Amino acid sequence: MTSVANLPGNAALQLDNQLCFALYAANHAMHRLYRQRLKSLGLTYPQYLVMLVLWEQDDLTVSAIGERLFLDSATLTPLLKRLEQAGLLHRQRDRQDERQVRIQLSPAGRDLREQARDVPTSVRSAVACSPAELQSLRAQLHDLRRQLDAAA
Amino acid sequence: MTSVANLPGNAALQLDNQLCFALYAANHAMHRLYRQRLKSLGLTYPQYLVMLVLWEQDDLTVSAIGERLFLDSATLTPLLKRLEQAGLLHRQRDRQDERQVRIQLSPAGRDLREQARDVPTSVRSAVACSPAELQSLRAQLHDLRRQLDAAA
DNA sequence: TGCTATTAAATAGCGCGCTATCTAATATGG
DNA sequence: CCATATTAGATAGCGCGCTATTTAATAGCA
Repeated sequence: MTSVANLPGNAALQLDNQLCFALYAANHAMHRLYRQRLKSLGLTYPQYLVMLVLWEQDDLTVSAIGERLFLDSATLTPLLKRLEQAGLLHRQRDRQDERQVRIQLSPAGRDLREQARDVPTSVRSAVACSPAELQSLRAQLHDLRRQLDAAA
Repeated sequence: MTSVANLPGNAALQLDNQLCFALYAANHAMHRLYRQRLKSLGLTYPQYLVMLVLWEQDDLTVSAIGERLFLDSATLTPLLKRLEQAGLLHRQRDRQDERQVRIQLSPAGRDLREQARDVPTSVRSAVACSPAELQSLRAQLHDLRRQLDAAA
């Protein structure tokens, strides 16, 4: 009964006790499921998130999209170029302030919204949770994110 | 009051209604905070997760680590090579079954555990939640992951 | 035994997300 | 007006996670 290691302080580093790992694993599982469902739309998961932003509000700058998704231009610029390449949007410098690039959906980009509509529904149906539970979880994750961001 | 678009089905694609985005954003915020806290240990976040696995049980095969973390060899092989390069572990073919590679912590790898002990504590202190709330959230995420994996 | 199937790990190539740095445009202050 | 600072976006390089493929070893079976 001596104080051999492997007992005290162990729990703190146990993988299955870690919120961070539960979050990591759940996020990756979600990412994988969305990847499947999005394949037919020709979108990756982060590209889909950008499209969600633009379907809500078009004609945003790169940094406005970044603020919404917590991403910066180093991530978004190449991603947006690929979406432009795919014909889903246009990128053009703002006339008033040439530092900014405005992102505008193309007709094809707008039309894709119809096909995307089924995606979250399909994912939700894979999860046997009540809407109330899902909303509660979403709210908890939102709070968690805010606290983590505040600490960073 | 015609059935113009932009009303029905809109909520389904609203970014802030999406569990997937709450998960995505919370995970990235967690990742960012861990990145900070792990910098002094010379570990990335996924490398830290691998070390957690090995601190719990040493001398695992690549695929055993993968099962624990839901990752495959394409991800793990280069990551493990970097950890080997950093002097934290050894990789060697199993004598009995040469297809397998066994991963063993080096003394430095074992020692790093002491420094790592503070990391989750430090992160937890950034989150003003009761232990019970955290445990509940962790359990919900665990269930969510299981359901998403089952659907894939 | 020898042929095939299966398995474990490694590799190539791509997209994402980061840090650090650079370029170009606008803002500011003398 | 000009020099400097700030801002928006782009670029380079790295690590992770994926799919698809390859290599090598073992298992299974005629």
